[in-house]
Amino acid sequence: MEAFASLLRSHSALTRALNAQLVGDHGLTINDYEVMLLLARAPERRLRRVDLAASVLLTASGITRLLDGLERAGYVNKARCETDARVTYAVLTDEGLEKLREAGESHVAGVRELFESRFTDEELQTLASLLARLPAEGDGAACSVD
Amino acid sequence: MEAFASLLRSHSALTRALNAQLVGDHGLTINDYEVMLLLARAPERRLRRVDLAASVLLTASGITRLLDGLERAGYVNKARCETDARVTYAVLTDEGLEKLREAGESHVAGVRELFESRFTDEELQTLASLLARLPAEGDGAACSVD
DNA sequence: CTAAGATTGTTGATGACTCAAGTATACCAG
DNA sequence: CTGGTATACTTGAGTCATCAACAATCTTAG
Repeated sequence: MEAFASLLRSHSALTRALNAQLVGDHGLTINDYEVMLLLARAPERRLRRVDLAASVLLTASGITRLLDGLERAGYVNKARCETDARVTYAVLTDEGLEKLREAGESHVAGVRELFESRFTDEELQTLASLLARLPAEGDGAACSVD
Repeated sequence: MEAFASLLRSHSALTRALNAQLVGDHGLTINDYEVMLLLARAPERRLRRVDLAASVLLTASGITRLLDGLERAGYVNKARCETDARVTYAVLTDEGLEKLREAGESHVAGVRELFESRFTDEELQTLASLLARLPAEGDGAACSVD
């Protein structure tokens, strides 16, 4: 129970700080950042909204709105899928990739400072492996994109 | 970096599930619950809004709004402080205490199921002590109520 | 081909928080 | 007592996410 409370508190404090930094310096939320990161790593820099939603742990409509913002900013574009007219891809633009690199630097620095620097490598591994055991999201919808 | 990502994901999944359960079954958010719990444990079942805010990691205005809701539901009351007219106490009502007990059961069960059951006691301790090292909230404003 | 059902995505209403600004009170120096 | 500053709290406006309802498309079965 203590551990759970710690998780709650530490997460809040951490994301609050990092989010504030990201928003302040680059106008991106943590989720914006994560989405752009996923897109950058995806083949052809594009993903379906559904897959994005599952990865970032947002609902479908959350993703729609998030991508609305990124589109307006010019960081992503829509693209139709040729084989399935229901799906709309989100594609990271060059501008978006640029932005991601820019924001990435300070974000990573922030994570290091607020998070990683407080632990040894070994502890980080322990933490990662323990946390990995937690539920990924209700069901096992983890057959993602690779 | 992996560890950090794990923290993000696991927290989201976890609080989402628990919050949904709490809201669904009892109409309370996790923060509502935490606030009521703090009040229940406080001397005379009352606390200043400021202290509440610090404990739950919300802003002052967040607390105002949260308490608005709890007041409307009849779970807390306001009380003036006799020695300092600026402060308004939040006091847990009997009804609130009752509600807390009720909600507590299923919430604790949920935490056990989704969180604690996945670890050994030792791991929980490890986790708690590691997480405790993370920033508590920007500064060390931890001189609370006791 | 048509009807039923599942999947993808969007939209409207709502809720929970934040920040910035404002009010009221307290405390401290002169 | 007066003025300045800090503290406690509230309010207005905006953001980010949710859910529920909906439209469009795909799939499967008769």
